[in-house]
Amino acid sequence: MKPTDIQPNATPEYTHWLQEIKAKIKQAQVRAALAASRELILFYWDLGKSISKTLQENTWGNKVIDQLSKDLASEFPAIKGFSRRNLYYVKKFYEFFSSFSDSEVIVPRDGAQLENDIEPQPKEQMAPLIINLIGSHLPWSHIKIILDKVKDHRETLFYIHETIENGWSRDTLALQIKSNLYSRQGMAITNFKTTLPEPQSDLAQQSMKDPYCFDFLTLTTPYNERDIENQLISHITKFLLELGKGFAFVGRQYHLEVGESDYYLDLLFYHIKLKCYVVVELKNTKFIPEYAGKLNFYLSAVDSLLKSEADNPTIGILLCRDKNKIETEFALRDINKPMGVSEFTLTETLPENLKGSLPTIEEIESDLQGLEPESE
DNA sequence: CAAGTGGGTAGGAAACGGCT
DNA sequence: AGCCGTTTCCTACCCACTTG
Repeated sequence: MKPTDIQPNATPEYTHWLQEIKAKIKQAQVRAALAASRELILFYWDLGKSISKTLQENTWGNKVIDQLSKDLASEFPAIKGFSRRNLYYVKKFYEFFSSFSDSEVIVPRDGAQLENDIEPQPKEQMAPLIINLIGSHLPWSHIKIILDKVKDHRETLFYIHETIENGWSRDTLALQIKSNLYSRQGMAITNFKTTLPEPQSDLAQQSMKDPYCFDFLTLTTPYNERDIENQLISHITKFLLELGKGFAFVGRQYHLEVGESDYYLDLLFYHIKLKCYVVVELKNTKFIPEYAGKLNFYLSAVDSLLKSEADNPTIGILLCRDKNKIETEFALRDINKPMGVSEFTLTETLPENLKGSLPTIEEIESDLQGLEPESE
């Protein structure tokens, strides 16, 4: 007989193990009725540890999990969470998070006050910091999303902190992971280092992404900047979510009168945490330095017309479809107002009557350019 | 030896049901 | 109506073993 053919429930070891787990569950029940998220997480941690270790030490094969699921479900019909599927999550939960070290967990959250939150505890047999952190803040289903989709330690910690900070729902967390927020956050090209004082410059940098994903927009070609703006406003909830925490919508086509002339800002926000106005200009084209000059002018105008004593200097965000990194950095160098440039993406659909027709001149040209024997 | 086969693990999508 | 925890179903893949 192969080892995996052993009926796990027939061995004394298994029976003993099962008794242990049952005892723990009863204990946990008394302690806090398992419904409390924190206790649940800690219990899952313990259970996952037990499952993981026991499976390693024995040759029962993973069918034990099926068996355990049945045994526990029949013993405790009132308690959910002993399904085969969930026990797999529990096991993975322990195995993944036990590879985190405590020192890794204390990543600086925009202050450095996290260390002081956690009082020293007896080291051995205690759940590590990461579990305490999760247990106090994240529901189980959020953890499953992370277990499912994130493999990297730093990335995991990033999403855990962001979820706690922003109060993301499960679906929002899933969305942010899917759109790969981790590698977009703070990536915009800006001149904040030279135009803003610390720590304002770091905060502002962290508040900007590159690219912004406006995939909830579906625009039928051809469309212009005003079309994009219209749709952004009609999906204002998703728009604000993608912009990130702290942006409060002030107005669109915001009117400014400078001297004899009228000017209109595409989108105007106020950032609660940065305590400053944020001017967003949309360009449905590639970035060119002239845009930065124009935005610089708008920022000066807002600073003198809207900004009060208490407000920090106004920040500009230029959203364009494409940009050259070197060129953009160069263009921002001589701008004296704080400003960042990001790309944005959206969903384009072709109008019905054009689908399948011949490519445009531009498309042919860009295809040809792609074929040119240039070095990469 | 290579291709086929079947058991088993794992993950994703979607639905369900409880809760507020 | 939205959120959350859980389950169900489906699919991909791995591995050992068999069969031509």
